[in-house]
Amino acid sequence: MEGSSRRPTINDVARMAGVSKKTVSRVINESPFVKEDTRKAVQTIIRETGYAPDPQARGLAFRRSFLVGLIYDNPNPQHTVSHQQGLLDAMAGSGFELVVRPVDRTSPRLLDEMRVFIERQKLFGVVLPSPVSEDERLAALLQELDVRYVRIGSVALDEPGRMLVSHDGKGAAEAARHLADLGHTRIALISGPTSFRSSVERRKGFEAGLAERGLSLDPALVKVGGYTYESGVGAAKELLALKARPTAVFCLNDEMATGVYTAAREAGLRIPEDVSVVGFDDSSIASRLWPPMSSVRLPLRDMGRIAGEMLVPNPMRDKPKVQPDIQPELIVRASSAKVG
Amino acid sequence: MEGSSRRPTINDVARMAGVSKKTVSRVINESPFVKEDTRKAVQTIIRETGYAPDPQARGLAFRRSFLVGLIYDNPNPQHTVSHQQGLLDAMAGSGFELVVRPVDRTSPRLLDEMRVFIERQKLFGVVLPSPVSEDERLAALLQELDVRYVRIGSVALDEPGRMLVSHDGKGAAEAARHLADLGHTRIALISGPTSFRSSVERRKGFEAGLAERGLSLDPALVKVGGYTYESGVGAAKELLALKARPTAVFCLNDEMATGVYTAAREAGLRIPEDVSVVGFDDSSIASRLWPPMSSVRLPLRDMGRIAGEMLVPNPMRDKPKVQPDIQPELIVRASSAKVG
DNA sequence: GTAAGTCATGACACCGGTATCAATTTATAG
DNA sequence: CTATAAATTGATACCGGTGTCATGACTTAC
Repeated sequence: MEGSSRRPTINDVARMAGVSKKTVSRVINESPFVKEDTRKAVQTIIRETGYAPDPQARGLAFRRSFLVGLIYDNPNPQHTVSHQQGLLDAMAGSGFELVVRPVDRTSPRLLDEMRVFIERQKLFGVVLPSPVSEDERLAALLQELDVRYVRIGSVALDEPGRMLVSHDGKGAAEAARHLADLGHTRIALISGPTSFRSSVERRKGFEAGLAERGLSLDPALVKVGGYTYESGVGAAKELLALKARPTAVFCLNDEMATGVYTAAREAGLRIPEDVSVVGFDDSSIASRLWPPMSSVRLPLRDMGRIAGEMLVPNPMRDKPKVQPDIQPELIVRASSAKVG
Repeated sequence: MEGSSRRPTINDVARMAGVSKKTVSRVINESPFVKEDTRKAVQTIIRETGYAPDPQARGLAFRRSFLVGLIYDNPNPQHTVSHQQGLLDAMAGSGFELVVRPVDRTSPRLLDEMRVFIERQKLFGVVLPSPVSEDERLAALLQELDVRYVRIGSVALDEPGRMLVSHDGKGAAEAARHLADLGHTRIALISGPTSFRSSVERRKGFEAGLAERGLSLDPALVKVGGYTYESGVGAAKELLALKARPTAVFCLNDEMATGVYTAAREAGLRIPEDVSVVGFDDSSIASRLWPPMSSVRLPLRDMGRIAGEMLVPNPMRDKPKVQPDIQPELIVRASSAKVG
């Protein structure tokens, strides 16, 4: 509602404050070499005019932008949206903006596209959720381009400041112990694609958890799914048709676990009386299914937030630099019960 | 892998092509005032060097950016993610990037924040899904700032080029006719908050559909929910406890409809034998519930894509300008059956 | 063959910031 | 009180593009 129809520039501020634009620039960038009086005078003008520096001009001079990229290729949009929310939580008020960029991680042109994207946009930083976070060529490219990044994944593939580890294996182990403690011994596993590191880690953790209880995975009770509902239905159908039917099924994500519900219903089996089911992700569907499904919860939004905090400096926040460890947690609901 | 460790600039291209940078600029911007030979020579150099203009520098000179903003405040992340995907589909290869920006539409500072966001980033355009699309003050601000925008909503609030209408009412009417044709007469409605235009439109459409079949909505069978699962459970509990229990429940979104499943199970009622359920959105959970739920599908991703096509010029595509009409579609599954 | 008009191009300023380095002011030491 | 060092400040170039306008080359008209 000011008279001027155009936002003030650094020149306007400089003129009004009676200093050079460079001094205004120093104030903006919190240079220590500005006299206190001058600083205050300039800040007053900035406040009065509502001046805010132009990120393009600033970026041009700084040779970087104030954009953070979220590069993802996740079959599960729920993951993306949760990570994204957390990231935005951390970035709110920081002056940085989030640019989202879905990719096809199997594309042969992936690296070229990423190079162009990052170089042209001069990204300040990049967040890579799994499974893109598992691509070492991409990480190497980011290092070559000297871009900050945070990889979010189930296992430490990089130095701590650049890697946020979700310890999926621990959650899977917890699920294994849970089922074992309920008395199950014939426990099936519906795995994800082995090309996903998360799938490998979860399986390893699950087997470790079983081993703790003196159990081991029967290869006949292991099916590889595609992390999709349909693949879950298919795998479960096979498992539930076995003569020596498993009394419990652990699925490496909730989508496939939901498929087990469907297959069980179609086979006339009750959950959990005839077969216990435990999923992974604790996506919103888990608690809405009937019976509500036990699932390993990953704090996806928190992970996004922490990744954001690792990446961007945010004056609105001054958390200690200690990374709270990301720990999965088994949420026990009604889909897992004592065997029998 | 080139010798130079720095991306070529327009100056490099100009020097190598033996022309001025202004001429290179003309080639980039497809000016007609460049001799064919010159254009080819420059384009060859551009191709050989892999030159691409710096969006920041370009934006600074153009006084705008190549960023499109997605401004949303949706209680349902599923909606956001679908719209976002569609938008990104349309923008792929266009040279524009998508900046996502969640907001609190009830915040008193919303307009100020949006003004700063849009002015500072000099956004090329903005997409507003509902319910932010329903805020007329925001639309007025965008017009004042002379920013292109597309509002996505259930009813035409703006001129066609700026508004993408999803005709939610038609979908709700289809659901009404569907239930009426199955013989239901005691049909309950679980509405969303009346502050959501979508909720009002869906209800209006539903009543219109009932009227077509000579039915009307019994006020005793109308509950207002909050578009959440929990509110759906609560509303359904009340409805299913009525002496004159409804034989069918239409919910204005799937979240609440899922709540009806839970309430029905807890009340010992079978779907669809004792009560039919129809939802709205056809979110992924609809087909995974048991029995699979009938629901009105909104082509959210398509809507995002069309919004993107309306907003950004994309050389990779040259669709006719005719907007395919967005029509909701009732997906009939197993949760709705003949009364009795 | 020359005047006038069109086409193609480039020189230079500018978009709104920051970096460099010299100039000026202030503080400290002798 | 003066010499020297340290703290402030600003002039100017530059980041990588585009806008404006003048200039030179080439046509077309007479």
